[in-house]
Amino acid sequence: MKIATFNVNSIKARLNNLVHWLEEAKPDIVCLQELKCVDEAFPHEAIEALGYNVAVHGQKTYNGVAILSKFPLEDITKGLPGDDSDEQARYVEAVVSTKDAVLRVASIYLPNGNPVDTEKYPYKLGWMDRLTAHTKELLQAEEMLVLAGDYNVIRTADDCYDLKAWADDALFKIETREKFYELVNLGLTDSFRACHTEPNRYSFWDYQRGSWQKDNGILIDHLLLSPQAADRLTACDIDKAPRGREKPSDHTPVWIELDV
DNA sequence: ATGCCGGGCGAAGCCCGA
Repeated sequence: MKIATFNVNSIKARLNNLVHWLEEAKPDIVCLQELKCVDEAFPHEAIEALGYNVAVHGQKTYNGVAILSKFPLEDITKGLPGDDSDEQARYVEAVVSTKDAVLRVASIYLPNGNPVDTEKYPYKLGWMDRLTAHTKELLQAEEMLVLAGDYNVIRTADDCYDLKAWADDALFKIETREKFYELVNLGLTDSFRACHTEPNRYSFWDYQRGSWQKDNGILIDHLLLSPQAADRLTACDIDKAPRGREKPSDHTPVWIELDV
């Protein structure tokens, strides 16, 4: 089973690019972020025509996440538990059932947090605390769990082209990375690092400054696995093709293969 | 090099992303 995460930076602007990639990569499950549309505006017809069931948690203009699945989706949770006043659509979770397996999947759009001297940074850190608390609950079920998305976290210096450019950024600040390690240290497996040791593999390149052409990227899209899912992990990689095409997102998909 | 793209909103510039 192939599971991917892709921050599309507007599902409306990215529909052709996304459909092209779905047809060629044929993922079974896809976690999307930054839809930038309300539920009613999601292009259900185009996606369902490719054989996907859809769970959407949208929002006007900003954020918005979805899960696409070739298998049925059940028990859909919209929004990250832990703060009823949080209106940002950054989390959707669902149970995927195949004929001989059940796994829980979440699509995550973790807050960016910049500028760090505004309320945006504590919101990010608080959101990460809520994600850790919720994950702790989910892990008690001892089931296959995949937490996939745009974490807006550069885990180590290996994951960025120029540390100087990011040292004090909300994506790399030590407080951010500590929260990320706290989450992973619940017992999750970081898929990409479980399969690769080489540095300078990226999932995001800024639209500006010729970042794509110069390969000035960062790796911030991650798939974290419960032990039960990690036991089935056979591959993880980054698919750079969509980033090089017409009207690309600034992110490109990262995918895993699970022996399920 | 904290705004050089690109998207949304809405009809022009401004907010936002990472």
